[in-house]
Amino acid sequence: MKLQLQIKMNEALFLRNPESSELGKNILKHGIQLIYKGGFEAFTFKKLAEDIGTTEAGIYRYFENKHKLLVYLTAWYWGWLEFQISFHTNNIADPSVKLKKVIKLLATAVEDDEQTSYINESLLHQIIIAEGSKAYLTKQVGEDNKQQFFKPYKDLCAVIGNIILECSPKYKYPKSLASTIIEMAHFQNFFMNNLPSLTDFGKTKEESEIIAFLNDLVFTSFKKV
Amino acid sequence: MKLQLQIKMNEALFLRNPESSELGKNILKHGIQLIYKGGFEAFTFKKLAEDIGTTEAGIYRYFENKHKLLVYLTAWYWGWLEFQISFHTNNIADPSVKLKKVIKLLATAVEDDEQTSYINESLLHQIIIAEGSKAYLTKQVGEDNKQQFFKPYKDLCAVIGNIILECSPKYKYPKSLASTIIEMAHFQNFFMNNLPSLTDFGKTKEESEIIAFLNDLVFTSFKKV
DNA sequence: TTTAAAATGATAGCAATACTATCATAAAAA
DNA sequence: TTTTTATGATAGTATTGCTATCATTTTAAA
Repeated sequence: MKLQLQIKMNEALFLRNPESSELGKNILKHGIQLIYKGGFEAFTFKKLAEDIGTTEAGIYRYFENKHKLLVYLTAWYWGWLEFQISFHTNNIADPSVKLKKVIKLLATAVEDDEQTSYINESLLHQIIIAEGSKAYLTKQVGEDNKQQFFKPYKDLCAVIGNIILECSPKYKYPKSLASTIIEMAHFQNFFMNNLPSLTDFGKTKEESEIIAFLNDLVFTSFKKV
Repeated sequence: MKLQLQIKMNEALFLRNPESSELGKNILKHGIQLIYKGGFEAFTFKKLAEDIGTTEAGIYRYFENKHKLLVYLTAWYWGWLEFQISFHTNNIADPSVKLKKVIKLLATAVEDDEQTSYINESLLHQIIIAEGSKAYLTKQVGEDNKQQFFKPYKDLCAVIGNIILECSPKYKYPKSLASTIIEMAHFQNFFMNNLPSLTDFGKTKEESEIIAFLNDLVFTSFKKV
């Protein structure tokens, strides 16, 4: 038996559901590859169309513009990650163990899990690190938020915030600490590889060090002052 | 006596020094206003030229492209902030008091200090919050880094890292904690105002709460585990 | 003060980007 | 088997992101 993981996506993110056709899946697949290779700024629907072997107009039938595609990919990623977390922390009773698992999942380069052939989770993870914040660091963030585009991110943040509260019921900043962990899992990784002097991991460039840093940051926060 | 604060800028950031002429200063001044109003994506040299009353070609004589202008502005900001920090923490002996002051300076909306008429520090601070990461979240980050474009950021991070070490000589992640404070001072602010459920400050939207969160995060980290 | 150098303004132009529209054809569903 | 729906092919347009040229003004050196 092979079960297919389907993440329910916000319909306002696309014009035609990319998961409903071969062309759509190709847009996601090659879109991820192209953004990964050349970065989001250099990415255009024209190049994507050439890559797939279709036309620019063809892509525009699925996504209004490249910003929507990026938001789609980030939303998919956060949804997928929340599933990974709920899957891997299932049956763990101790909230501290759970939180450590979460930090590990956030900071670890994922391997492409083959569940969804058209999404390479490993490349997508790299895209989220380098381009993820651009999904919300825009003037339209308010509009986009009204349309619930960031719900998967917020949901994930809420889940982690709740685990934090389980660990330390009196801790005052569970949501801010959650968003800090999420962002720093990615930023420290980007810094480590690109601006190493902003981190303490420039020598080894080991993800395990980021995990150790975040664990230290989080678990000392639970001590009474 | 009115002393003029001059921040020494990396010469590779511009083609002609914008601080050396009226037009150059106007590029900085109106550039800040335009990016602040419309966001970096919508910002073009054409619009900037119209705003100033010059031509597109005129702007290109100063900056190669809008990315360089953004990097210039962020570099200026980090340089300015490092000066603010060294000024306001001067003569403070207690490193904890110093670090608290730093956190406050990082997280507080600055008022335009009139030192530099062509740079509105208050608007610039808002730009750094919303657009700052875009200066380095690019494919050219390696190239830009080689040219030392991010030196002011790294220097600031080193300064804060050293204060952290003064507070807690055995703390293992001074640089990562420093970059975490810097980034989070800005991100929590952006989240608070735009995606409030990612923070615990959505109700009040008070900077003082971000400061309290960061203080808690940092000073609990210094406890022995 | 004259003269040379440097900075600006005005205009043109060009390749790429970010779309929209139209129509024919192919594939899928009724 | 018709009818809807999706795709491919082609065209076109406004804006963006530049570069080039030349006349004019401002500044600085001789």
